[in-house]
Amino acid sequence: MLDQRFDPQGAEQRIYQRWEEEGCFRPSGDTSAEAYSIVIPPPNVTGVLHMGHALNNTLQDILVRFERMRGKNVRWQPGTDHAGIATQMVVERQLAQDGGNESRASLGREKFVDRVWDWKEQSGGQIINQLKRLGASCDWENERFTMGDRHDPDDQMQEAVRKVFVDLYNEGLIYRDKRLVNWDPHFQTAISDLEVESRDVKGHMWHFKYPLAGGETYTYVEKDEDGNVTLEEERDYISIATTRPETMLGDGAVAVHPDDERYAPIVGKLCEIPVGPKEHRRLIPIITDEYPNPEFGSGAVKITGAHDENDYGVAQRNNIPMYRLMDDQARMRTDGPSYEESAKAAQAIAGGKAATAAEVDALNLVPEAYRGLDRYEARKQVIADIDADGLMIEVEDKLITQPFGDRSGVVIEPMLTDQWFVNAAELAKPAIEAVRTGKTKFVPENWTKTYYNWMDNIQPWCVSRQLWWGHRIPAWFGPDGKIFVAHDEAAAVAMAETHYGEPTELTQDEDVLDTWFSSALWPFSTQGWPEETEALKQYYPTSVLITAHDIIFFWVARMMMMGIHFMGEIPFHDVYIHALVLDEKGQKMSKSKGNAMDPLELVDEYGADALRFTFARLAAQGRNIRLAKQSVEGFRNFTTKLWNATRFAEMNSCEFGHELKPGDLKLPLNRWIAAELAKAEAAVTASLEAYKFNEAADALYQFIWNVLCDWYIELIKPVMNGEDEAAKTETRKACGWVIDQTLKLLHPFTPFVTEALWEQTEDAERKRPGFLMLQDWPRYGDAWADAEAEAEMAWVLDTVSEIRSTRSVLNVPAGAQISASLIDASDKVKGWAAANEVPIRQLARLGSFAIADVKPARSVTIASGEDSIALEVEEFITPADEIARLDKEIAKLEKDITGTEKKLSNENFVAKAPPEIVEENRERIREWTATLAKLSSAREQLKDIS
RNA sequence: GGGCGGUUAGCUCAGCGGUAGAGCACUACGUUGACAUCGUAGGGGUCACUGGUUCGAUCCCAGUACCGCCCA
Repeated sequence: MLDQRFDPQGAEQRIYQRWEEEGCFRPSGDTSAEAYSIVIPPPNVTGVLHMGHALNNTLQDILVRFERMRGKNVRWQPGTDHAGIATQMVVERQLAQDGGNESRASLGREKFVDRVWDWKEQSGGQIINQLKRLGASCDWENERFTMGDRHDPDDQMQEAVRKVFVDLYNEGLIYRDKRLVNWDPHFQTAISDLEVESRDVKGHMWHFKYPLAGGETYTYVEKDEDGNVTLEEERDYISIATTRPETMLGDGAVAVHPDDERYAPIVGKLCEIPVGPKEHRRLIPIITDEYPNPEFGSGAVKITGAHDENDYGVAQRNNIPMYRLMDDQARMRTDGPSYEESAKAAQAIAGGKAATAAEVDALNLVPEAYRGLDRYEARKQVIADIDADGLMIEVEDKLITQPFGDRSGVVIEPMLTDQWFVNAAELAKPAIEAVRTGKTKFVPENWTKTYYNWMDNIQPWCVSRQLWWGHRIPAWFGPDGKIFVAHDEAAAVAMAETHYGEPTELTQDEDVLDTWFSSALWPFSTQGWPEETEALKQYYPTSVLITAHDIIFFWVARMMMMGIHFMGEIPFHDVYIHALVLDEKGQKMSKSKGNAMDPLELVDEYGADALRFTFARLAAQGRNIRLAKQSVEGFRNFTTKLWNATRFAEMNSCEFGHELKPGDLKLPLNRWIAAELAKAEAAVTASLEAYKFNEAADALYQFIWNVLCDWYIELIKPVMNGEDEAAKTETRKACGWVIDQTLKLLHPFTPFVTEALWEQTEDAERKRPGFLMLQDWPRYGDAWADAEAEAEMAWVLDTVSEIRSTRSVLNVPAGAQISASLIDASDKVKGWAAANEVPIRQLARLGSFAIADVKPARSVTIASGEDSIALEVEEFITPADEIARLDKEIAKLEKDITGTEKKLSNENFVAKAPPEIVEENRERIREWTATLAKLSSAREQLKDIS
């Protein structure tokens, strides 16, 4: 006998363990079956499960369980990524907390990396166990890690990364370059554009005078829109606005828009940077470029190519030198020649002397007074010094958009450094094409635009990181800086020997690769690439990638690029983009806001099934999910409902664990529920095939609660309590079978409670053929469709509902056993009434339900179409109340009839609307008219009585 | 500034060219041998606004307003 309710705490872990022990998560390996594969978007090895993961993995698990039951050869590939910065940060923090004197620096690279591996083995990958608590049916035996195995020198995951790097280098798609990158001064590494978050913060805009060289002057004229002069004065300076005065030291030019008439007289002349020792102030040219916006500030912009994204572009276009001012920690440089020497050299370059980028970079244009200062301290002093010179015009308070490192939270410094770049634009071409031609489809489709938008404007991808934890870049430098990219050191050495003509010592690049570089290979590296494995043949391309939209750039785009390039084939057929999980108020959940909900707490409180079903039910395409505890509670109640329905069936000796064929059922009641079940199955299957999780979940919810529990179970109670043994036998079979089938359909959504019920309803005579999760997905087609039974039961349900509603409206006490008669019914309806007399009496709480030719006097009429039902409730109501009720209904009917008649009298409607619609409206009028006649005559009768 | 999305019941949201739906909340009644984590019934909507297409628009198109998110 089943317990009163399902106990998730007690059952979930036990069931999960059994599945795992019995190898239920393994691919069937049946190569004659269609393959179905999903790679998990690898969570960070440092990660803990949050709502986004919970939703993401629930949806994957639903699909995977569904397809597994459909007989496909399913691999759900799990694993984690090594999360370069995050993991290094965790271990460094741990070192600091340990209280010893050890730090990353004191340990040195090798020992530190060992420590990270130790940490990974002991504490990493918690999220894997958390995924198991959700019920995730990943192929855990094939779990992968983007860094591979520390103990295996030939580790294949590492091999894959090396091969990709070397191949791309040899193809010219990876190159080393000095470019402006996002520099994180906290972690002292470059990071990619995607790891930078722009935020508006309060800041200032300083306006300074840049004096013209040699005290030259010009007439500065401002005009309004109509061309009237609003300001005219002689100036010996050009006004420059900046939010970052400390970067003035590295200015290479001042730029104005070519159409800006105000500055036309001084274009091509020189002006002076108003900071630094007076005797060595630098002169820089005033140039034109499309970038400056004449409407913004003074319209003139200082150009510091080495420390600003926009300036970098201007500097490149106009061949303006880019002077680097800061070190790895964003302090003003202390290296290189003196300011005096550097300024002279810079002046020579400004005057036309040729210089290489390296020579320019070597110069240190930070005056001695500012050297070694933090960038913000330097800013203060620069401002103070200019102000003291009387060259400051004004300071504005202003909201400025600043870049922050998403991990470090510090302001990112655009910095000119040597890094490795992937030619993403080139790799993007076939990746864009694959979506354009429909080889890979986004669901919902509108995300293709986001994808194109990103891909069409893609920038070189900076893949080197100045970290220790990660895939070391397989590049070695000769003494002259010559680069040798090779699979391993021996190969590099051999190349060097050929190149130099003698054995030459090389040093390996210190840097590691961006974590996403290895994640981009995930769909094929996890299946054994570069070896041509059986797994690759079976499971690549994968069927679908399930992810959130904020990850389109990180994962989707990069996996597409690498997959197509190295496999010659797209990595996934579909990309399903799911919602973000927001809090009740529609705000993003975050730790700092304190509105984050812990999915595992919800699992503890309501069970994994409840949380999973909530996600599925709310996962409508193209919309975010606002999650409230209350919804999870509601769906927990749903699982309880199912539990109790099964419990009822068990108590009534329903037979589980057998098959039924359409001809086996004779009773309309049972034929009807089978037909309803088949409809639900069709809806669930179609919805899941279309990634419409909410529709699938809704179909199941409606079927189980509103059809199976509310009606079917109520309707079989009289059968079970009755005398008809044949009917009982059939109904026991039918009910048990329908519940069995329902468990299968619901299993992908709520695997634990369904598996528990499957297991616990096992019959001694009919053993279950193994786990529910491994059963075949039912496909009924229209075999169970049964128009006759459905019409009969529709009439029964309708009749009961009408009687109940009328009782309630008339305030007939719930316990009163009243009498009712069916009037003016056709023979068919009379037959239905006779056959269903007992259930109708019980569900509608009637003392008697008879077929009569004449309406009993003093009864209340419920009319629908031809037949009507007379309720003998005289003792409970007053005729006036009933007349009022009838008037209301009559009025509504009259209104409906008039409206529809008007529609039908429109020739255009009759001529142009589809015939079935026209007929539908005519039929409606016929029915309403009949009903109206019944109600009117009932009203007349009542009037006579009262 | 560019792009995307949203506006439907008190709340959260489905839906859809052919009489407006769900869950929750609310109201009344109910402890009937599966379930009070429940049952029965009920109230509640100019489907943001303005035009257009159509026999017919909440739905399609255009515009407006407001609200989100992403990118500069």
